[in-house]
Amino acid sequence: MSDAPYSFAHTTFAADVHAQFGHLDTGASSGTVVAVAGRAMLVRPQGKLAFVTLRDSTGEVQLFASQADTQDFERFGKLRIGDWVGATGEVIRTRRGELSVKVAEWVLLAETRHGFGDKWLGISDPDLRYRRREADLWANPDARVALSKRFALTRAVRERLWAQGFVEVETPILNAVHSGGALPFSTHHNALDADFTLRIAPELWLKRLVVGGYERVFELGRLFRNEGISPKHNPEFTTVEVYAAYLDYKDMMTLTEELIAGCVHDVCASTSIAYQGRDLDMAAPWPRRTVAELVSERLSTDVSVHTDEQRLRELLADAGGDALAAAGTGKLLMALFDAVVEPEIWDPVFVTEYPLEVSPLARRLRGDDLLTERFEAFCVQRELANGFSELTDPDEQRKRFEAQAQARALGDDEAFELDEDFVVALEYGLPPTAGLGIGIDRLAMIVADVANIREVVPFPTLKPRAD
RNA sequence: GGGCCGCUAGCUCAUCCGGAAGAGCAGGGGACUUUUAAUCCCAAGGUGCCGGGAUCGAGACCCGGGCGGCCCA
Repeated sequence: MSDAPYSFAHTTFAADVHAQFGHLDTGASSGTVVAVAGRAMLVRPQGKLAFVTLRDSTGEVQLFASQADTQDFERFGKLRIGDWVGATGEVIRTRRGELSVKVAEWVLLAETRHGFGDKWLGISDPDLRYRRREADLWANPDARVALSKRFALTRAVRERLWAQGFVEVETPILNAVHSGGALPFSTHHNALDADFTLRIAPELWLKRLVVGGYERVFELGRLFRNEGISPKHNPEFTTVEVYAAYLDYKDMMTLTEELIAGCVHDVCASTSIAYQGRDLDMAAPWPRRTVAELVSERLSTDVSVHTDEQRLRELLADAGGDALAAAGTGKLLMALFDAVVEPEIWDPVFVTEYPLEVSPLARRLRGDDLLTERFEAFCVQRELANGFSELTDPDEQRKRFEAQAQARALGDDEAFELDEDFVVALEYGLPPTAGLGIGIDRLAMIVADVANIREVVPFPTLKPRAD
C-alpha cells in the first residue's frame, strides 16, 4: 500500500524561481514562499544541512534543508536520486551563491526503485536508452531537448497551416486497398473477416475530401512502411500532407518554403542554423532547378528524359548507379539524379519537372508529355518534401494505374494498385489542386540537430525482447 | 542481406603478451551547519552475452549462435 500523496499544491517551476529571484544577493532571503516539485537529481547530505538538486520540466533549482528549519530533516537527507519531491519554503540565495528553496515542509511524491544511470554520464547504451526512454529522458537532458524540438515543430506546422485557412482532418489508417509506393503492414478485421493494410500515405483520401468540398486540408499523422530500420527510418513515421484547391505546383513551392522556413524559425528562433557541425540556411525562397538541369550540370553533358535510353544507361553505369532492368528514360534519369546530385545537396533546393514515369499521381507538365508538374525539396542530402499539381483527369488517372499494374507485373513491388474508388471520386470532379507532403521526422532531425531519427521519436520501434 | 565494431558489477568504463576480476558513480552503513559531479571512512556487489573448441590454464585465442551500434545494399 502506497502512502504517496494524491496531489501537491505546486506554485512555481524551477525556471520561474530563477526568472523571478535572479536578483537576490548572496546570502539574502526573498521573503517569498514557493512550492516546487520535481525529481531529486543530486543529493548532498552534509551533517545538519542537506542540498538537493531538483529538476522539473523547466530546469533545476536547489533545495536547501537544515536540521533547524526543515521538517523531517533526517529523512530528507536520505532521498535517493530519482525520487519525486514536493517542497515548500522561502526562496533564498546561499552563502555560496546558489539560488535555493529553503525547505520548511516537503513531501515524497514518489520514490524510485531503479537507478538513472551514472549521475554524471547518464545512460549511453542505445538499446537501454530507447527501451527505458523514461529513464533516458531524465538521465540525459539532451534527449529531452531534442524530443521537445520535435513537439515544437509539429505544433508550429499545425498553427501555421490553420492560420492559412487549412482544416486539419483525419482519414483512414486501415485500408482495404493498398495504394502503393512502399510495402505495407498487414492486419485483419475480425468482424468483417477482411484483410486491411496500414496506410503508407493518406493522399487519395485527402483528395477525395477536396472533391467533397474541403478546399484547403491537411493531415499530420502517422504512416507505416514495412521496411528496414535505420538511423533515418522508423517503421512508423509522421508526415504532414497538404492539399489546396485552385493552386498549382509553383504556388505550392512558395507555400512549402514559407511553411518550412517559418517552422524552423519558430523552433530555432532563426533560419540560419547548423546541422551536424555544418552551417545550414533554411531561409526562403529556395532555388528551383529541374531534374534535367541538375543532372546535366553535374555530368557536364546535356541529358533529359528525352535522351536516348542506352546513353542514359551508360552514364548511370559510369556513375556507379544500379543497373535497372525494366526502366524507361524517366527512371534512369532519376537513378542518375540519386547517384550524382542528391549526395551533393546541403542547403534547401526545389528539384522540379519529374518524369511522368515515376509520378503516377502528378499532372502532366504544360509543354512536355514525358514530364510532370512535380517538385521535391532536398536538404542535407535527403528528400524533405514532395508535391505537385494533382492529376485531375479520371481517364488519365486510370491509364496511369494500368501502367503501374504493368510495372508491378514486371517486378516493381512498389507500384500502385488501381484504386477504383479514387478514380470514381475524380469522375465527380477534382478542381485544379496542388498537393504537398513533408517528412516531419526528417525535418525534426534537422531542427534538433541529431543524426538518428530515434532521437526525435518518443518511443522508436525496437525488436521485441525475447524473454 | 553483406562488412566492420561492441557485449565485463545497477550505470559508465578499465583489465598491456593467456596466469583466473578492477575503478568511478549508483545502492547500504557511518562522519560532517553552505554544498553544488560535495568530501572522508567502512562494508557489500560478477553466469565476464550464450554454447562449443585448442591449451596445464581463457574475460582475452578459434568456431557457432544471440543482442546492439555504424556503414553499405
